[in-house]
Amino acid sequence: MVNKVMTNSEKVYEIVESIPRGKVLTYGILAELVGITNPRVVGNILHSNPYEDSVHCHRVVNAQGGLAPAFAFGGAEKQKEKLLKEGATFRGEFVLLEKCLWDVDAV
DNA sequence: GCTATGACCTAAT
DNA sequence: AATTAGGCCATAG
Repeated sequence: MVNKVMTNSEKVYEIVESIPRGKVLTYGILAELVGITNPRVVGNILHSNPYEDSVHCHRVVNAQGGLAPAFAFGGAEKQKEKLLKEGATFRGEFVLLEKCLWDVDAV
């Protein structure tokens, strides 16, 4: 069968674009969702961000629930403010994954 | 087509 | 507690 193969990156974009407001996802989970065994790829894919017009990379966080050490959105603090306005819950500089972790399996 | 790098994660030191 | 090392895969030059 010659099923059209969708690259994992495409899936990443799809998922990230599908992240609802006030929810966040971790690189590790996102990686597993797309079938990648390595979270680094997710970060790299998002770094390329060819869909920055639609993909909200700021809704993707690390396993700690915090943003990257040098997020290129204008500052992690700015990022926090944005997520806060979206309805996400933060604990200090880390988002409460227990509350804001997007349940992909539920969707 | 190959090499180098990377927005991560985990464990160990 | 912080830093180093290893692992692994995709994107870019």
